[in-house]
Formats: sequence, C-alpha cells, structure tokens
Amino acid sequence: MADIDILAGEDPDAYARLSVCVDIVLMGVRKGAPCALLLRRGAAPFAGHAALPGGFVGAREALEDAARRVLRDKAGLLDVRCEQLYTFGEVARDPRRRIVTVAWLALLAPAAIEAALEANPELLCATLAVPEGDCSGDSAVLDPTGARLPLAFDHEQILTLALERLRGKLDYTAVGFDLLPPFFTLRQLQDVHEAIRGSALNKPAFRRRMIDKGWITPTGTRETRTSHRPAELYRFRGMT
Amino acid sequence: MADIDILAGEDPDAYARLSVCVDIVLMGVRKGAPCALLLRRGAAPFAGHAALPGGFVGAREALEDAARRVLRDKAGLLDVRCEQLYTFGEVARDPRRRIVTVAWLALLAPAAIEAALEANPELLCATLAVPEGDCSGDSAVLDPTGARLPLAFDHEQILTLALERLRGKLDYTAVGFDLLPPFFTLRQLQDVHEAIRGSALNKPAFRRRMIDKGWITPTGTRETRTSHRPAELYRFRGMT
DNA sequence: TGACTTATATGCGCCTCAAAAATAAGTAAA
DNA sequence: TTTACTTATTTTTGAGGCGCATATAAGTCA
Repeated sequence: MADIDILAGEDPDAYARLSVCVDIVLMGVRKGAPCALLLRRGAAPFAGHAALPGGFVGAREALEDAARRVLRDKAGLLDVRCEQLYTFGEVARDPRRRIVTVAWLALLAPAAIEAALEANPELLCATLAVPEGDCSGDSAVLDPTGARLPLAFDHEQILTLALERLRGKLDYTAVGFDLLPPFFTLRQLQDVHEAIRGSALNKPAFRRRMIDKGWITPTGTRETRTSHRPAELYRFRGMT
Repeated sequence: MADIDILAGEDPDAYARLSVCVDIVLMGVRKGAPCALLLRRGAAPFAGHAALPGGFVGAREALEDAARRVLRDKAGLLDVRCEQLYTFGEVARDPRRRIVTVAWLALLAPAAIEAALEANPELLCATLAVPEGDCSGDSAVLDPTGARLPLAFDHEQILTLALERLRGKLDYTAVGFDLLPPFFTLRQLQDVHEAIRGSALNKPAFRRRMIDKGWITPTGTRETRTSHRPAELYRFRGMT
C-alpha cells in the first residue's frame, strides 16, 4: 500500500478517488459452444451494443460482495462459483469518465443459464465462436441468430481473457464440472472440454485421464432415452 | 461495466468514489532463496512493519502506468517485466479508510535487485522462507538477519499469492529467465527453479527438459573463475 | 602428476499417455 | 426373431518423458 510518508498525515481527500465497478462474465457451454450472458445497452455510449452485467462497488462493500450482488440482481443467481479475472483501468475505457473495473468470471451449469435467462428476460446468451484451429486469435461474439454482436467498452477484451483463463485452468483444476449438471456422462464432460479448447480430444485417452484423476465417481445409474447404448452417469467428487 | 440504466443519465458523483492504489511485489532470487523488496513503515498504522512499495493511482493514469511509476520512483527501475497479480478490496484492509489495491508482480534479475537496493537505501531485501516439503503453507518473511518480519495490511497475503503465481507459471512460461542475468549456466537456472518450488530437482532430467524446450541456446562461452570444470553459458532465446 | 570437484553425456527401467482395435449394450428395421 | 447400426466401454500397443545411475570431460589445487 501506498505512499507511506504521504498517507500518514495528510488529508485523504487530497488524492484522486475513482469510480470502481465490477463486471461479471457469466460463462457456460450451450449447444457444444462456449457462451456468455450479456445485456443490450439502451443508451449512449455504445447504445445497442452488448455489455457485461456489472455495477458500482459500494463504499463499504468488498469487491467479491459487489460481484455476488450483481450476480443476484442481474441474473437471480446465488450459488455460483465466481473468481476474480483481471482489473481493467485504461483511462479512456469509458468515454464519459474514469472507471476502473474488476472483472469476475462466473461459471454456469446449463440449468443456471436457463434460470438466469428466465429470471431476467433482458439477458441474451451470446455464443463465443472460437476460430477453428487457431485458438490464439480473438473469439467472435455471436448473437443467437449467428450475427456478429458488437460489444461495448473493452468488454470483448474481457470476454477473450475469460475464455483464455478457462482454457488454461481446464486441465489442472475442476472448472469443467461447474459447467455441467450434477450428473453427467463422460461424453458430456468431453464435449465441454472440447468446446472450451476449441479442438477435438481422443476419447479413450480423455476417459482414462478423467477417471485416473479420481475427481469423478460412477453413480451406477445410466442415461435413458438414448437410441443407442446408454452411458454411465458420473458425479463430481471433489479434488484432493 | 455498470448499471446501464443508472449510468446513462444521472449524476456521476452520486456514486461512491474509492481510493485506488497499486502495490508492487518486487521479487527475485538471492542466495538460493526467493526474496522481495520491502519498505519499513515509519508511521501508524503498522509502524515498524514492512510493506510493499506502492502508490495511489492518478485520476488520469492507467493502472499499469501507476505500477511503472512506483517501480521507477521507489526502486529506480525502468525495464522490468511486470504483470498484474490480483486486486484486493476488503473493506477493512486499511484501518483508516477504504482503499482498493491492484497488486502487481515484478520479476528482478540479480543485477536489478542490487540496483534497486542502491537506488533506494530504504529498501530491504526480505527472504521468503518456503516451509520445507510443504509448499501449501504460507511462507515466512524473514529480514536479512533471519528474524521474522511482520508485514503491514494484507501484504503477507499478497506476497504469498505472488509466490504461488510464480510457482504455477514456472513450468510452462519463461518467468525463470527474468530472474537470471542474460547469460547463465544450467545450474543457475536450476537453482532458480528449486528456490521458487522449494524442492530439489533431478539434474540430468532438468537439463534435458530445458534444452528440449528450445527456449535457450548455448553461447559457446564458459564460466570463468571456477575451481572446477566451467559450465557452458546459455542465453534465453524466447518462446515460440 | 594426481586428487578433487563439478559439468556433461549416455543408458536403462518405469510410468504416462495417445491412438487403434476389440467388445458390449442398447435401439430400430427387416 | 434376427440383423444392422450406433455409441459406450475395455484392452492392447507403442512412443515419449522422466527419475536414477553410471561414465566421461575439464578445470583447479596440493
């Protein structure tokens, strides 16, 4: 913290106070592709563009509490895994005035996506189209009709970073399970991984890796209503 | 960003403005152990405790620019790799008033450590003692005499996170090279890795791994002034 | 010159893991 | 009832990475 000599005795109000807000990337996997929940802006600047749900941080509110408040008020979600992503503070990122934003990444299971869309009809579920083969380039943000969706402020940069973070953590953390229902087949788990990575995986190898990690346990029950051999349902057990 | 409806038309000053500052973890490896450069606080709160160098973010200053300014003003350093670490915003983290801090991690080669200590004699080089064997526990911060050094605010938490981040990136990024002089032996590189990890590595395997990665090239020159066979000097070539 | 120290190169066995092939369990159609 | 079809699951095989041990090289110092 801080300029020690100065902080000690002088008037706190002599220093700049900035607006601080939180923006939440509500991310999930739907129809085999990563997606994010956005709001369409009505007023300038960036009227008509899509933006991440967000809100100002209160004077007596912790950053994480602000993120949870936005999650609750804008999407009706209470128990969602939410981690800090990055803090964006370019001077001109908002043309009106200086705003520093702390971006958070929330991971949504399919049921949570639908619940949020129902809780707030203003939300739209945008698809993040990963460029085929090349996963370094920026991902295109598409609206439900498949049209390119322009984003407000630096929110496209934030979305890109969110997807990169998710991709990076996929192999050595349990993030994949937050994007699935409590019971799932290995095929569903693989689909989620492939959607985030943007590339295919070898099936037997994926299966063995997942089982050997010890994070999942078979439930003994099987899929129903398939027109082929039903797959075993697994459940996330937790990391050691 | 932001509560769209509200942001659009109302008075910006109706919302909380917070003090925002940057704190820099100046990290390096010295005498086979990770270390960080700290300042001793003179005034309350936490008088006599050590603290990270930091400063307030100006109203028209980007976060990264603020970090570079602190790096320059407090340690005389100009060309240092510096990445954002995490943003801390607990309400009571500073007992005087609400301050949100964006923590940054700067990686220092041995020469940069010495240069900083000379540029600002107030700086002290604290050793981060990784608990033997168990790298999950918090690392103790020791002053040059080996005594435990109490830290101000939540700065111990920030230091611990910095070391964890460094450890996590060690294997798949080039962070190790930022902690070494431009020319180095494989033994020096291994010492840095072992210091960050807090555990020993197998020598031939480490050597093979590093060479196979293709990140380093032999320079053809050798160590001098050794009392044994001199080692080849390598140099970082960059990642592909 | 020979002892000593550390760097460097090589060989071996184990474990991980990707890819392919083989087998199992359902549905749908003949 | 049988056969074709689809997808799940298991087994096999081979390549590569890595830890460990050993052998050799290149300096200093007594």
